[in-house]
Amino acid sequence: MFSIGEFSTITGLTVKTLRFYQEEGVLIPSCVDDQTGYRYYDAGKVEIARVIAQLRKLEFPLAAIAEILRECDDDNDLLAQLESRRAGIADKLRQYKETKGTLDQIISAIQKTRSAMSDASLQVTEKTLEPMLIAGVRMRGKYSECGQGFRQVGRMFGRHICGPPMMLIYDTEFKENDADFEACMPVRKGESTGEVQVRELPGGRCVSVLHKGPYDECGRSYERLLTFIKEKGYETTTPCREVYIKGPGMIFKGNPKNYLTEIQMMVRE
Amino acid sequence: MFSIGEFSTITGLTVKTLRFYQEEGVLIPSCVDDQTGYRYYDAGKVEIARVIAQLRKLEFPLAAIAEILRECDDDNDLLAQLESRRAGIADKLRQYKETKGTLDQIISAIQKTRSAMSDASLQVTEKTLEPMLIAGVRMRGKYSECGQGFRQVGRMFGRHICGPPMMLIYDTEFKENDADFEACMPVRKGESTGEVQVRELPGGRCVSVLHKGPYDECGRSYERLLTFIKEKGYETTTPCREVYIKGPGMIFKGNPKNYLTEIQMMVRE
DNA sequence: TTGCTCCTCACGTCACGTGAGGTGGC
DNA sequence: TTGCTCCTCACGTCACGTGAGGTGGC
Repeated sequence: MFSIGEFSTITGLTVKTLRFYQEEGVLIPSCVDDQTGYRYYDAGKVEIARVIAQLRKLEFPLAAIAEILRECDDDNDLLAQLESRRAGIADKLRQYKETKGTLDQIISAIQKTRSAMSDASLQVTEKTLEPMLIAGVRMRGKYSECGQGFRQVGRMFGRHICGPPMMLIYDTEFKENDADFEACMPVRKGESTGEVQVRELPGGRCVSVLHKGPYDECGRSYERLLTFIKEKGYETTTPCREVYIKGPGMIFKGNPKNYLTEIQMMVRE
Repeated sequence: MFSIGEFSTITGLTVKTLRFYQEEGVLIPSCVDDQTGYRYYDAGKVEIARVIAQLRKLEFPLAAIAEILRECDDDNDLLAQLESRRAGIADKLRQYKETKGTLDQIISAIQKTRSAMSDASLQVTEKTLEPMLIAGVRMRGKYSECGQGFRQVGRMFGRHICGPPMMLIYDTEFKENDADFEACMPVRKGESTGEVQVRELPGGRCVSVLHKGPYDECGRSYERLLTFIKEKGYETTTPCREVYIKGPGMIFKGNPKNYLTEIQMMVRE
């Protein structure tokens, strides 16, 4: 016969746990001294404790364990319960994989934003863009409705997105209601499905400027950009591109004063 | 301003949850009627509720959320917390993968046992065994110590085990203390490491019998087997094999009366 | 009056852990 | 006496859910 402390050492279960198991009726001491209340366990209980510990590792609830101990004495009797347990675990696995995926995306988005912010110059610059694969939805309406397009692309290509969202603007003037634009995101790969088209966005020479602040103040940056283009005598082609380097985050909207948008106009060489 | 019921419909949080969030200080109603105690939420609270729901999905504890809401207003501020959350989730993922692995093994062991039991004939039979890859430990001592060998192999080759454990007996007589035997399991693949050797166990012609019952009654089955072999005039070779088709399970020991062991003796052709 | 929405308060969930205060035998 | 092991009892954890009993306005 072992005292509760000795039995705890043998089984690796804490004394508190052993007392609790008695209360729950899963592991009853072999005898209890009615003078002192001391619990004593005999050698046979070690095996039962092992079974309980095993089942707890598999996350069986204590009530289920109590029932199993009453009714089963062979692994074979447990098949159904084990299978339902497995299904439960598989469910949790799926769930955690999903949340980890979301976390990965949020984190990498933040990191990309950070590095982009750190080397941001607000000067008008000329550069050459590489062609890139994009997934996009062509839309008509208000520019502010672009977010719906981003959500649509996000839902379909979640894992394959590899850069910040962009709006391609096909009008050559500002339109309030019937604007013609495309909500798109760079992707690593993917197939067109329904409204979302996957295609290569051509590269080329462009003039760009970083706009810092809320979207409705973009006009100022367009002015600087167009002034520069006129001075140089360049000829532009549509679509014009707005790259949302830092906009509302996935969790917080953030302060629009800190939004960062790159406006790119393609020019003929 | 929305009543708690309306706000619940908008945000997808239950009324009970909203009241609880107030108590915890994470989402305070915009005003509370001091006559009726009715809570009212304005449109700005919708955004906060969204943030809370998002963070809860990522399994942030409420206390952490309360702090985040007090101190952050940009995803960027959250990077460190998100990363530690990701580490936590990754941990749980690992854990669940492991338990799922264990469950898979237990379940497939039970299923194999079942099918083996269902077509078990207790007659002495002759058959041809295919060669198989095994991982085993050669041991000296009592046959009953074989279990330690199985555990050793199990720890090292867990995932690659593809059949029931076997004992190879190199003695030609029963030895109580200084027996020479090998605890081994069929594996799909693997490399020898330390005491555990991986090698091919040759196939060939054999005479076998199924023994039902506790191990210490194997003598009876050996008797039948050897009688048969003598009658036929066969010549046997070592090692003799005991295949533990059904023995103690991974959870319950089960009743030894139902143990099923196949005894195989290889014969020269 | 009935039905509806809202309220508070107390308790339950799950598997223990914490901590206070006390006992019995060496 | 001190130190050790054991005991009981009450409360805490975490994010809510359940349910009883009641209110106020249409």
